[in-house]
Amino acid sequence: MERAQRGDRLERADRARQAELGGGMSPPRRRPRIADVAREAGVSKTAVSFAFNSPERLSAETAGRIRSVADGLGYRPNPVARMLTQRRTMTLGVLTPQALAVIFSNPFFALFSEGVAQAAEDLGYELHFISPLHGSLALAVGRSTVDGVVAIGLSAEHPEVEQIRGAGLPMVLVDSDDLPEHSSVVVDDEAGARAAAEHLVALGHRNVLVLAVEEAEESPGGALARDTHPPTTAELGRSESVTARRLRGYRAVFEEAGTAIDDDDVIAGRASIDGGGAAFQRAWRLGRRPTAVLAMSDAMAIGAMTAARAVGLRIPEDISVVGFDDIDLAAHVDPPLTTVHQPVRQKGADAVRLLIAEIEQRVASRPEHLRLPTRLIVRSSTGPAPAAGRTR
Amino acid sequence: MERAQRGDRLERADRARQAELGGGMSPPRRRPRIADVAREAGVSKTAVSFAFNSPERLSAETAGRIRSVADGLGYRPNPVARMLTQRRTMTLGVLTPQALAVIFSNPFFALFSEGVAQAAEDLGYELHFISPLHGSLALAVGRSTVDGVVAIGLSAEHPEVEQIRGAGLPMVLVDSDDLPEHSSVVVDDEAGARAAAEHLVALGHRNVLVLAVEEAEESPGGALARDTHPPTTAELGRSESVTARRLRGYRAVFEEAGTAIDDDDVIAGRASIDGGGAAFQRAWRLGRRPTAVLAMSDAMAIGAMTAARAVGLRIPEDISVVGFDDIDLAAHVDPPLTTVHQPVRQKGADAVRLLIAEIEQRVASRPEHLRLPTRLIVRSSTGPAPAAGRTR
DNA sequence: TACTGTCCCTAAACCGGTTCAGTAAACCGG
DNA sequence: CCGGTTTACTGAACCGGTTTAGGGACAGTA
Repeated sequence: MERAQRGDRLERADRARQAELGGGMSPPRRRPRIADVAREAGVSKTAVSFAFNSPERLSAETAGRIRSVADGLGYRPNPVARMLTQRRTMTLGVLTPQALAVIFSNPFFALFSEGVAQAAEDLGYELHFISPLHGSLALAVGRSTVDGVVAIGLSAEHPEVEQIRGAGLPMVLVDSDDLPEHSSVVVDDEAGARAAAEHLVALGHRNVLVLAVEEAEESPGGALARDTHPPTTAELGRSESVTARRLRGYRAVFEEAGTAIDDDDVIAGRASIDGGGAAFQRAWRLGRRPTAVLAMSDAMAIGAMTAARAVGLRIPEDISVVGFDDIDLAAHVDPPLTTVHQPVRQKGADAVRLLIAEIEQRVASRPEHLRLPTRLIVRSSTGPAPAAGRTR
Repeated sequence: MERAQRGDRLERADRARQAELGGGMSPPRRRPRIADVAREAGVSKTAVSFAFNSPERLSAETAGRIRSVADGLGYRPNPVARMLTQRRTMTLGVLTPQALAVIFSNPFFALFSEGVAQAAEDLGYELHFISPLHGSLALAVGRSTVDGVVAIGLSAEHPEVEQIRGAGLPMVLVDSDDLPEHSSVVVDDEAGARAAAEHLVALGHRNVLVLAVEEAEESPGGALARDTHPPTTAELGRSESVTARRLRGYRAVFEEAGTAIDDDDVIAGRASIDGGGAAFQRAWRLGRRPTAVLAMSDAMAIGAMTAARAVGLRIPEDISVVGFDDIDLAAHVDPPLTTVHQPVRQKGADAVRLLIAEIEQRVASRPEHLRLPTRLIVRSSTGPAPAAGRTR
């Protein structure tokens, strides 16, 4: 009965398809379903399911026959249907508030993804990148089919955080530990920034330019006006962004050395080579003539080096440059970049491990908060401050 | 998990009973389903579905009420269930035969992904990266839930190609047009390689080292032994890989100039900075003393430059280096890299557009084959060949 | 003989949505 | 007052699997 009805439908569907194609073509074969295999093998759907998932529940002979019938038909269990019944997708989401195209142009993110991918692969999970769809991160989150989410660069203010929590989706935050009830992985940004600043102070620098990573706001209706202006001190006070933590580190050291870094000394740009170059140029045009640059990403530092050379400065004789992250490339530019190393790959891998632990254990687990170390790597892009008066 | 499900059921039963009795404890809230919303709003499941997907089929009043009940319950349609009925996932797969961790360390791939992500976002699709799971690409493909696949670096020999075709999954090939029945996007690798080689020949170079991209084989049982040895001429003859096409271009030019590039002049390595460095070192240790390096990727070229400097060579006075791809970084290394530009972002975007066209139009469409141009960008990493006899 | 336990397999319920086919009520022109 | 539309909504089938609960055959035991 059920069979008769189903057959009827199929026949109709096939006819429609053939009509579309003008008929007469080789059968545009419909993907076989479990019922087709069952019929062909003369067993129940259950048996077919067992043959794939728990063969020990069938006699070896039956299991083998079912599998060979399935192979013959080219049958593959539909993964979506499987997800539905198992209520697991074996997929992890990587959530970023920025467009994927922006993300992939950032070498830091590539490094992070490497760590994420390595751990996910090892543990048998697939990866799904979640970023704003039609400008809405919420929409993308709602549409995505993942067992959990690694959120990077997502601060507590983002409304999506609430949505994810509401959906009961396990989440691990990276570079933010604002939400104590979610596990998190951060690095000691402030200490790293201090180390970088102390290095410059020790070399005699007192006139420094900070290249901050601009924090893109994607909120659909929200004011986005901060395109170029740096985050003000007030803003940084209440937000615990990476930028804020690093800036605090820089500032503390220079204040101790008797020179304040004020808002004019901080300029924001995209975390890319071009973004760093543009930011440096902007500062230069505004008349800033620093003896050193503290960039919050290596990509920006590299862009700044190129831009500095373009206005005739030698590195490190005329101007010193310090980066942040220690991406692979940092050692290969000329001069090799002095930078703050952070274990980016490990950050990704640890986040995934934390996330999967949460997904796989049913009992509510205490969130863990990891803080990984940073350390200064001195290469050749930094040197003694040029003698005063010869700043140009 | 079995236990978990059973628990879930009991919980549901209990909750139903509690609801009947009118008493309710604060529950470990289960995610609400469409039936919960329907009951709460006093309508059918169908009506709830309409409220979300075709509100015009309901009175404004009813639609509004349903939505607000849904909001109150925190209801979100389960995307997996939706995929199942609609038989669409609105997700595109990016298929690579290499591990994701390897892929992300390749700047070329980042650039490609940028293009892919941009186009996918514009057209409302999500992105799912598919790479070998537990060493099996076939397993990963079988498990993935996508409407179509962009395959990069996948040659016709890969058995997965057959699997994908068998599954009836739309696919676009990038950097391979071996399979005429699938759309493809390639660049004119051979012409690009010729241009690079001609540039070197014109500068007087006759002793050149080629850094080839090693083509990782992932076939589970297959021989993998080619770790370091370059692809032999015979192998390259039958395969139409990128490496093969570029090598053919290099060879043709040098043969015309009277110097053959033989297998000893070709060394393979990973398409990363370190891979290029290692390959150069290997060649150097084997006694090769070329006046120029033709690298098949910019990352390898940059690694080779660093390695060359490490053995005391100046660039371009002692040795010239030409890359391939023209990644953003190429202009920023020192000296700026002479390289063959290819429109990598566009390649990704075009592939996605072709794929989505195929997915969205019901009628079988003719596959399209795009071939994008390449062009040589001369910067400062190449110069005249050093006078003979002073090759060291 | 009756009871118990295994082994192998199946019918039916279920996952959480969408969609088909239809129905009751309101509307509408003649 | 009547047949014909529209409007607003619903019950049941369906997407393609997995899992629960249990049935029949057969062997072993009391």
